[in-house]
Amino acid sequence: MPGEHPARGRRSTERKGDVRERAILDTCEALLAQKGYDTMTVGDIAQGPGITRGALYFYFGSKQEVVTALVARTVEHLWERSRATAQTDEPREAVAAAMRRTVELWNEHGLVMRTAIDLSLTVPEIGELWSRTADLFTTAITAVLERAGVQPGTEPDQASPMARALCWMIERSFYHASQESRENLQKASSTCEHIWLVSAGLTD
Amino acid sequence: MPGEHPARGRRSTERKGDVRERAILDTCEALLAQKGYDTMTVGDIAQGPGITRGALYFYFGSKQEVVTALVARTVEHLWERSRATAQTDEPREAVAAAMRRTVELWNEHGLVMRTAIDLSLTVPEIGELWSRTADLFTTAITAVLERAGVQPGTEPDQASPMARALCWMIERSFYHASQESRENLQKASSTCEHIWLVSAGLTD
DNA sequence: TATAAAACTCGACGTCGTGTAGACTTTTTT
DNA sequence: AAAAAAGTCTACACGACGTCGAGTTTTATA
Repeated sequence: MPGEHPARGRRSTERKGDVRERAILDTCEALLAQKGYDTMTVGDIAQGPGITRGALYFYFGSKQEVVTALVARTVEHLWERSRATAQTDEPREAVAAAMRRTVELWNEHGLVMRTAIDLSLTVPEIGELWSRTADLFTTAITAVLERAGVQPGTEPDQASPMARALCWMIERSFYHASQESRENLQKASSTCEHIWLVSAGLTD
Repeated sequence: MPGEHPARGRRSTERKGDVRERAILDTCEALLAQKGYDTMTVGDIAQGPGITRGALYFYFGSKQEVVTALVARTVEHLWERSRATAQTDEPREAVAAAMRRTVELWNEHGLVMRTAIDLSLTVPEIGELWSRTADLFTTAITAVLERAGVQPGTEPDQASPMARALCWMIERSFYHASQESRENLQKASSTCEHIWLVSAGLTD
């Protein structure tokens, strides 16, 4: 995988390969939408940037590596966005804000997120990436629950495990809804938000 | 797929093929545990009953058909078990009973259920099977919620959508926990039960 | 019980997708 | 200007899938 650090300190002109690599990833994303992971062939991926299979193997060692890089690229974006989110003190508002952000994320990157989830089992690298992402969400939810008065701890009715379950609920609900329509995603979001609030004891 | 109706009315002695077919499915299940779906080859599956690949194709048209049949066999078992469950009137007890039953199901058939979920996207037949199963669970949860006083309806904070979200929460929590250990499955169950109760307004 | 039909099995074949090898061309560095 | 690195290609070998047609065994039937 060449180009590990694309532009460390605005160094050196952009290699031809850098733009190719990006083009490969873009094509991969497009194909994922059209044909799905297993139907899609590395020949297809190579056709995007207009190179041959052989040339593609210069950039990535395998089909799995290509999609792993794509997931990594997307997930990095998610993390960045998570860090850049302002923290609010009012739990009710924090929940609403988190759900808004999550809807945006799924609207933008639903496809890649779904394939990440699908391949988590078979491609360990992707599993690791996604598991880390889920942990991020879970700790965020935990924090909100605790600030809302839920007992901290690891017993089944305390914050950590509840947050984990809520995280899975959101993941799965959004996974399905984002396959259908933006409206359904919005509805699923409202439902999840409601359950989250109730679980936090924030029902009025 | 021969043997559509294994023994309609206790008719005719058992064909040699019937036992083979079962042996194939059993082998498939075992291999699924050892190597996983995509690593496993149809040659491997054929080795179980001690036949060749060619012979296997007499029974099933493809690798996908084999695993689809396996999922069908398992899912049928689930449905049967669901029908045979006594209905209780007390919501709190109904929830507890449902969770107990679900834990048993996942302890017994976790492997096949997980692969069913994994292949839902790529194998439409399996997707259909699992979607029907999820619907069964969802309507059951809906019924309990309504009996507990949750507003019936399809608005985000009413019974149907909430049940769907809870169903996904349970599916995903159990999917992960059943990969780890029986203890974790039990813990996940307790957490899900708690959230379900709170969502139903059954917190004391 | 003889024989026709069906159920079942096999090995060989064609196809497709993957990943590798080595020679060749272009770009960058010195 | 020449060496080194970066990028590209065609051809090949391998493995897995699914098909075919010819055989063998089992079951039904007369």
